[in-house]
Amino acid sequence: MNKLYTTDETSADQVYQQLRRLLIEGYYPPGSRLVEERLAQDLGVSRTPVRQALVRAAAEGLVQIFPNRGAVARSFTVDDLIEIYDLRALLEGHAAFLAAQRITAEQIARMEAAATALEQSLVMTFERRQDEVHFLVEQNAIFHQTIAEATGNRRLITMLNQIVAVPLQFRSFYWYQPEQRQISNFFHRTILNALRLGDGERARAMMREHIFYGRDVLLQSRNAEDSSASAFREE
Amino acid sequence: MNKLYTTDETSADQVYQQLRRLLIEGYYPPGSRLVEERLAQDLGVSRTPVRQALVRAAAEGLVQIFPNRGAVARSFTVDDLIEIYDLRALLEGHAAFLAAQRITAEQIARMEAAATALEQSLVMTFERRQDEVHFLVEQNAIFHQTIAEATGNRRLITMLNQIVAVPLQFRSFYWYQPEQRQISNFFHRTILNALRLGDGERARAMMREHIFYGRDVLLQSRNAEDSSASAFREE
DNA sequence: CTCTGCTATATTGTATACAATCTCTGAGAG
DNA sequence: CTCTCAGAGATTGTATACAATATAGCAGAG
Repeated sequence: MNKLYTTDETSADQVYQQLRRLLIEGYYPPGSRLVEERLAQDLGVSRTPVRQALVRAAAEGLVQIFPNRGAVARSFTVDDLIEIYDLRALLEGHAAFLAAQRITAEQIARMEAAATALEQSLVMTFERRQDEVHFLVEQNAIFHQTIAEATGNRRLITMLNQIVAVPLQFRSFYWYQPEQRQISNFFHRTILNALRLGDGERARAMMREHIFYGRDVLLQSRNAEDSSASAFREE
Repeated sequence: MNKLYTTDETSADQVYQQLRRLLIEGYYPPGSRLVEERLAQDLGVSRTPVRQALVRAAAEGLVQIFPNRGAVARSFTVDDLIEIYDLRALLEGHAAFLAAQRITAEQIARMEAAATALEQSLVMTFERRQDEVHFLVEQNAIFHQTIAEATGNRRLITMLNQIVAVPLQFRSFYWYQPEQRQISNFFHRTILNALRLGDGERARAMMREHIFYGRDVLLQSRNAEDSSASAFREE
């Protein structure tokens, strides 16, 4: 219907993008039921494209579909998160290794811009805290996605997109802590250096540390909160 | 692998399983158009479940969907195969590493049975060549899937299932060559040893070699055939 | 009061109708 | 002879109708 953003896709595609965003941003919290009719009304389409989007999201692991019983926004246990970060370290480490051999000047520049933005944001002020988090998440995504892109391995890119699709809720607090952010920024610079020098092994090692660091911050904060109830319900 | 996990109650699921099999077995060769109406008639259902199966297969990379222009059985270029084997080495190597710490006696026994079956098949005779290939592919799958299962990382299992989904056509000739099969069998035994000893690094290294060896056999045979036409059409 | 089983309701799964889009063919202009 | 473009046919995309299934609530037996 809306032809303004004419990268024009089918409406099933748009629904999928929307759904993905809503899930990742926590609008439909983990564990909540995703009733097709309701989604359809929310998004202004019929159930048909909604179903397709759900099937796709299920293939990606964002939702679970139980036959005859509907779809549920996937919830992430601590074990899930450990699994995911383990695979991220493996895949992104490998991506960094490959990228070191092939990355272009343009791609390095893009990553540098993102790294700089993340650094400067430490001394910027945002209207709302939410805006800040959004900005940080976006710049961070650019940094990581560019590495994936630089590998030239399309399957790797797809896989990374899948594995990274974890609701913000599980990682947003990370971006609230200046100390951790400084360390992340340092990792970014180190990785960039290694890529610029074409040192794949170093890029891999630093990327792995970067990701494990993020994982540990995440898990520690969960321990700190401790309240078993909140976001980590199993099922 | 059957009635215990019967999630395939819905017909869309069955269609998906069927479609996947047909694609992998080469019944719909790479590059061929997958017209929904035709698939629906072939499988005795309406277009609705067919569409869902196609969406799912596309998410998995087995088919490509072009908006308003339909689905096509994905074709694999030489570069695709190199990408795939690269990722397989990474993921299966990692799986072997993880499995070394957790694998159970039952799982080892299952792998051993598969390895033995593959060895004995060298001196067996089959009615039809096709039966033999099917048998070999199946036993080989058991060997590799058991390792994935032993990691306990469900996402890793999913990813391996996806990456391994390459039409038989691209790997079947591998199983026709006794020499290569002997070497593969040797790798299997070496991997089993490493797993039994809990030596993750060795398991990883051997698994990687095993997979790279398979890749090289594949690529060499493509070169030997040489005829650029046959199966490797780009698009 | 609890448990079992039945019915009403909500929701999913599938088929079909129709709209949107693409592709192919051929006629006519140049 | 080549190119453009119109229109018919083929196919995809979406909405809706209906069937199958699950869930919740209530009635009645014990």
